[in-house]
Amino acid sequence: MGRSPCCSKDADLNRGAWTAKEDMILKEYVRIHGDTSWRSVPKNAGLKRCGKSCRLRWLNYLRPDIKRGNISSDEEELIIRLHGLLGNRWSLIAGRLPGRTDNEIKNYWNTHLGKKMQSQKKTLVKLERKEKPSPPTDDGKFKVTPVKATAVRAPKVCSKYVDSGYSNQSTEPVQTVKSSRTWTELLQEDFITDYNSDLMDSTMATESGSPFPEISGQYSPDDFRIDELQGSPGNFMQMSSLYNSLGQGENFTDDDWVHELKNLPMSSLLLSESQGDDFTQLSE
DNA sequence: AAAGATGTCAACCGCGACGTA
DNA sequence: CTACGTCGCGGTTGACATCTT
Repeated sequence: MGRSPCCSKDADLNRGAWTAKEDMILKEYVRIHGDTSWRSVPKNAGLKRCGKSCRLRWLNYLRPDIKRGNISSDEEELIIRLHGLLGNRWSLIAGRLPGRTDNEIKNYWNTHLGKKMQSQKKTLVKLERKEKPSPPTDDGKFKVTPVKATAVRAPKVCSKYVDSGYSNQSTEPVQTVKSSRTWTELLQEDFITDYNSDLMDSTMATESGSPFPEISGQYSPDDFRIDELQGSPGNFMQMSSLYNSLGQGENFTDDDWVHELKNLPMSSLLLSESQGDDFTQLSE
């Protein structure tokens, strides 16, 4: 079964690097006809390439709004933050970096940031191992104390958390409920998107009594703003809600989104991306 | 100077999602 | 509902550049 490949391998098609002439033809064709119906582009433009190849060449290289040159430090930081939140969703990440392509960001991550993040995470874990966590206080907040996060094993019975009251019907906060459920219960809720599930995976994948051990351990007092976006246990849901709102073009602008991301302490993102695999132990 | 190792990044590949007949 | 065509995504490849020995 399955469909035939878009580009037959034995067809008389050019492969490999594009020539300047091919670039020019494609650019001119798209300028006149627009960048739709890629399947018909090679035929109509007289290019010996498959439609897919044309599309890729246009999106990654020929588009007029492509930003050339090195990734700036600001862009790098944003990539790290977005990757911590979204994982390998390169197109989503690229969507927040004007002029950058998913391919470019993916390459940049694989060649520059991947290793860099690994070494920084190792350093963080080493630091964590020296200290113990403190339990949550009565009001559900967590003290800012160093935490032991030696393991990336998730407990089967998860600690309670305090949720900030978002429904699955709306991206608007309903109220600040202060109800408590277990993490396991929480994960069964419809409104948990895979994005914040990812975050919860990593959150849960630590051996500690706190539902947010990495928060209590990694934030400096200045970073840790209880009951604000990055301080409360509900913050990741709030972040996801923010993300969803953006996807629907409601409530939040891109600037809002970037602003919120920039306020997240880097340490939480460094930890949040590495521990998901062990989360499989949680499902029964 | 040369050969092998490593890094970079454009391009390819396969698959899933989605639209349509 | 099914089959098929197209698009878009993320993982991978491979050619070329640069570095190391």
